[in-house]
Amino acid sequence: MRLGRTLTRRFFARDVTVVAPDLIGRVLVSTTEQGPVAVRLTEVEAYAGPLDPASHAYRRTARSEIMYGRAGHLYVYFVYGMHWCANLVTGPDGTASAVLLRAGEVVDGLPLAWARRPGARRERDLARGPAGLAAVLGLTGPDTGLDVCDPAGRLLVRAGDGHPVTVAAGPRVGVSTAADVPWRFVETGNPTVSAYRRGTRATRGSVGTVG
DNA sequence: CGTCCGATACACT
DNA sequence: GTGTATCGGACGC
Repeated sequence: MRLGRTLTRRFFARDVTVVAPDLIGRVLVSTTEQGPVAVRLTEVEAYAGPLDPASHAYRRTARSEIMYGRAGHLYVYFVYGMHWCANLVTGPDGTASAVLLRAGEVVDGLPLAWARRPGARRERDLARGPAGLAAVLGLTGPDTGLDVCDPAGRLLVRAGDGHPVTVAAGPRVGVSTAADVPWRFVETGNPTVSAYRRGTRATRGSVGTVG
């Protein structure tokens, strides 16, 4: 597929609720010594910094400090004792907001993607769910701080092929607070979108259409 | 398809 | 000490 231009810091510096749906259909390109892997995004979530109880930046700590920095930087965190999840810092400087990269379809580097996901059964599962997506791209904790706006960096975000994308919004997955806000954005009907799982204290919300 | 549940280690209180 | 922005397997429909 056509990858399009590399997205600039200006793209990421907009409000997180604008950036998040605009990331659907964009292509993440990871390049390591092992080779390239490219993933077209189909599912993301917005986390709105200190105003958002579900955000790691709700409190300013050592871990969340990266989110208080410039847009366009990577934040990778460790959860449940075994998984890594990747975020892109967005918004004007200091807003500490970020977009969690939840799912996508592998569009280049399939053999390497399979090697990084030995347990996967089907191709559509390779980057389905935030932990699988981070694994396919080879992203772990030490990658926190990567600047995706540096053309020489190991992770870039490209505009994609320009085909129109239908985006739906609904409640975020797995969060136990602020479960009512519709800040999960998915490509309608795409099979790589992960299953909805409500948080322990969350109640299910409705799904509407955006864009 | 859906629900239930354990694994596992770290950040934070 | 407590809770977690998850996953995959087991099971039932």
